[in-house]
Amino acid sequence: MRAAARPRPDSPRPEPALRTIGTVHYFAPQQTIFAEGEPTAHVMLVLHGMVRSCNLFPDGRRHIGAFWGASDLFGLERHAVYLSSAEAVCETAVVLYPAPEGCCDMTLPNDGLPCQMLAALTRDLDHARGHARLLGRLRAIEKMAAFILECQPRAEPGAVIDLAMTRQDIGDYLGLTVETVSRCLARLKRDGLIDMRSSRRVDILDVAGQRRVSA
Amino acid sequence: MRAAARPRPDSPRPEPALRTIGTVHYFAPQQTIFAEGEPTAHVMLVLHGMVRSCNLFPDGRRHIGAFWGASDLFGLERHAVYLSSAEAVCETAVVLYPAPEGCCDMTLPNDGLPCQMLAALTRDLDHARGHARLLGRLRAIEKMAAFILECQPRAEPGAVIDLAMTRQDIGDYLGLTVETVSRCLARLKRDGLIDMRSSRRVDILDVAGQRRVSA
DNA sequence: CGGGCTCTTGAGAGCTCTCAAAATCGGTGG
DNA sequence: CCACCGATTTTGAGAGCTCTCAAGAGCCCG
Repeated sequence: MRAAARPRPDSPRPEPALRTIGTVHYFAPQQTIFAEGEPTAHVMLVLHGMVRSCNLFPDGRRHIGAFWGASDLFGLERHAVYLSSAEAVCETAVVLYPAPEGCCDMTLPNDGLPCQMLAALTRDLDHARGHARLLGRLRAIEKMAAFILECQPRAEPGAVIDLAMTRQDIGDYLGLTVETVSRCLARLKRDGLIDMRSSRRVDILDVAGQRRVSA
Repeated sequence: MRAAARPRPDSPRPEPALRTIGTVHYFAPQQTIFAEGEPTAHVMLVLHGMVRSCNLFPDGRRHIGAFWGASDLFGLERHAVYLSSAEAVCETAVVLYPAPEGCCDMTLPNDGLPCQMLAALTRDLDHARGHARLLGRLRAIEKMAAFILECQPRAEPGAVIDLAMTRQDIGDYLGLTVETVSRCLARLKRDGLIDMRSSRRVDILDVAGQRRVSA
């Protein structure tokens, strides 16, 4: 496993209302926050760092469904158990809230589901649909370009991305192997769309080109 | 385009409460119910037939995000416009309800979102996540087996599936080409997991084998 | 300086796609 | 009822993209 990353400076706080009832927990790189099949107990908010949502196949294949960063709410599974594991990608701080009444039980009336959680739910839905579209119909180089744009929503020439995840993580998110991820990044660099000062630091040079490539 | 399929016998009715405020609409095969980018106006329930949710790429590639069948609620986009098109796969009847207050506007308080719609939202989320996992990490033959199982949740030896969709639809849903879909079905048949009386009629012979193949 | 990861790069294999053509099916019109 | 027509499905052959396997380079840390 990868060595521990350096702790990061504090990120924006969650709104006071939630903050007062939650407890902050810290996780080391690769540490499991909750595991697939575990009973749902908490809803969580990322303070800083990064969390990956993943599933493991019996034969070792891994699928990463999403990366959650600062201010993302996650763990809102409306089932009795989590359907995916959540793991810290790097040094990560998370606020845990007890799961609200009726939030995880589909059989109860749910008129009281907090607005913020409903927003998280719909955001997750949009993301999952977009992810499926990417996985189903883009080729490797297009997936890679789309991933970079997803990492930096306000993409503009000169924008710099600090990747917290490994090539393996990226591959398991994009449905590719480590080698293909590496080759695609090399190609984007060769074509002048990005630059890489180090393997974890991506400079966006040509946003229009990225969008063109990402289909 | 494919010629019109025969109308099907009636399906189970939606619960009375919803039925009284909706209006029933009929759609011919391939007919568009709503298009990507159109303002959201209705939430819909399938009475009978089948609806596909899809996105078209500029270069002609198509992605199908889901198939909705009898008693499925759809069109609940929490945006001002639909993000995918909905099209009838075969002769289809749908009940249209006016979109409830606050249902499509993320900026309003949403404590009143009807329970049934919240259930549809979480069902869609689970489905989209599962779909992404399938698209990202399964090979063609595994996707095909998983699709067949998905078509027939109560799969058991002897179960018969009537496919309303074409090979092209299946391919665009599984991230495969028509030819690969056809070849995979042929292989499942050759291996004794399914039988096919006609191209649209699949008999499940070996459920355990299917599950094994679908990973 | 050495050990263990991660990342990159190369070569070849394999799976899926592309292109093409034949077979099948369903509907239409004679 | 049969022939025809278009669409769908199947099947084959070859190309191409991504994966697998392997080795080397880079980096961090002890």
